[in-house]
Amino acid sequence: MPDATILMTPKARDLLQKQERSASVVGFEEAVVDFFVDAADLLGVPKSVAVLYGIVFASPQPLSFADIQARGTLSKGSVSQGLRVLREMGAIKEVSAPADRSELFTPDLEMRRLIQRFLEQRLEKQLAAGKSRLGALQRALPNLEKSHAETLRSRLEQLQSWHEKARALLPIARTYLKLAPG
Amino acid sequence: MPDATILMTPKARDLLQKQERSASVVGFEEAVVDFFVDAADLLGVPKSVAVLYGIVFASPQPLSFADIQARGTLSKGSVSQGLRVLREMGAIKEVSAPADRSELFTPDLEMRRLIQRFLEQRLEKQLAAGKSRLGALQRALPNLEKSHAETLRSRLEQLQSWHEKARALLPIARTYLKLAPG
DNA sequence: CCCCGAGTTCAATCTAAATTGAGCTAAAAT
DNA sequence: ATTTTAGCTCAATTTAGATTGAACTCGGGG
Repeated sequence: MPDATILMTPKARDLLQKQERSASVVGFEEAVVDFFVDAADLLGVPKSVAVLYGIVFASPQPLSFADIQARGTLSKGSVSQGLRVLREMGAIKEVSAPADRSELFTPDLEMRRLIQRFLEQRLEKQLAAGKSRLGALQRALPNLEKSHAETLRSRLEQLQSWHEKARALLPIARTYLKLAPG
Repeated sequence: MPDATILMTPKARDLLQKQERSASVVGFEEAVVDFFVDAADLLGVPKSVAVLYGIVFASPQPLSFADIQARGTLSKGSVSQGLRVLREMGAIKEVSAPADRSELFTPDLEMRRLIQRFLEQRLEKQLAAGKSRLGALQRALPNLEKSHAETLRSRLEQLQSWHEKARALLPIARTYLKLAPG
C-alpha cells in the first residue's frame, strides 16, 4: 500500500475523505438525508436509521462501513446497529466487494417490497392486537346493566366496524402498490 | 342539595364515586382504554390523550371534568390539556349541561370525519414538506458531475414516483372511508 | 367586595427511547 | 504467534416528549 494516507491517523484520513467530496455532492446528500428524516419521523423510525439510509441512498457508489462513519454524523454504534436494521428490513443490500475490501452497501431499490413489508409488519400486528381487545370487550358487555348495555353495544359495534375497515384497507393498499411503475 | 355527599371533602366524594361504579363497568372501561391506547401508540398520539378518550367513549352518560379526574388515572393538568386537544380534533363534543352544572363531554361519533381530518392533517403536511424537499433535490442535481448524475437522477425519480403514489393514496382512502356504514 | 372552587398554564420532573463509545471478538496482516 | 483493525455489544448517557402539580385566572355566590 504505497499510499500517503497510510501514515495518517484514521481520524485524519476520515477528515480528508470528507473534504474531498465536493460541496455539491455533500449538499445533495444532506438534502436526501433530510427527506428521509422527515419521512421516518412520520413512520416512527429512529432518526439515526433514516440518516444512515439517506447517506447510502445518496451515494452513486456503494459505501463501506468506514465510508459511512467518515461522514461524522453517526457514532460507530449507531452505524453498526443501523446497518443491521436496514439489512434486516431489506432496505439496503450488500454488493460483494470487488477485491479484498470490506462489504459495501447500496440501497435495495425494490422499494415496493420494502414498503409492503413495513406496512404489514406494523399494521398486521396492530390489527391482531385490536381484534383480541375487541373480543375482550364483546365478552365484557353482557355483564353490564341493561340501561348501559344499549349505548355501549352500539359504540362497540362502531369500533368493530372501523376495525374491519382498517383490515380491508390492507389488501387494497397491497394491490395499489403493485400497480404503476416504481 | 339535601345530599350526604355535600358534607364530604371533594376527595372523599371522588373516591365514593369511583367505588360506586360496578366492577363490570370499570372492567369494560379499562378494556376500552386499552384498545385506544394501543391504537394511539400506532398513530403517535400521547397515551394520556388516548386514555382520556377511552374513558369518555366507554361512558354511557356524558362526563364532566370532575368525573374524569375522579377516575384517578390522570392529573388535573393532563385532563385539562387532553380535553382541549380532543375538542380541537373534534373527537369529543360538549353536550349542554342540563342545569347549572359544568359542561359534559361525550364522544363525537362522526368518526369518519375525525379520522379523515387526522389523516389529512398528518399526511398532507408530510406530503407538502416532502414535495419541497424533492424540489431542492431536483435543483441540486445539475451541479453534480456527469458520472454521478445518471445514477442519482434515476434514484431521485424513484423518490418522486413514490411521492406521487402516496399523494394518490389520500383521495382513494377518502373515497373508501365514505363507503360502508359506520 | 372578597372568597371559593373549577379549570388553565407552564416550568419542573419523569419516562421511554435513541444514541454513544469503551471494551470485546474474530479475522486478517505481518 | 502476535499485532492490528473492522465491526459488534450493551451499559451508561443523552434527548425529546409526555406528565405532573403548584401557582394562577376568572366567574359566580355570599
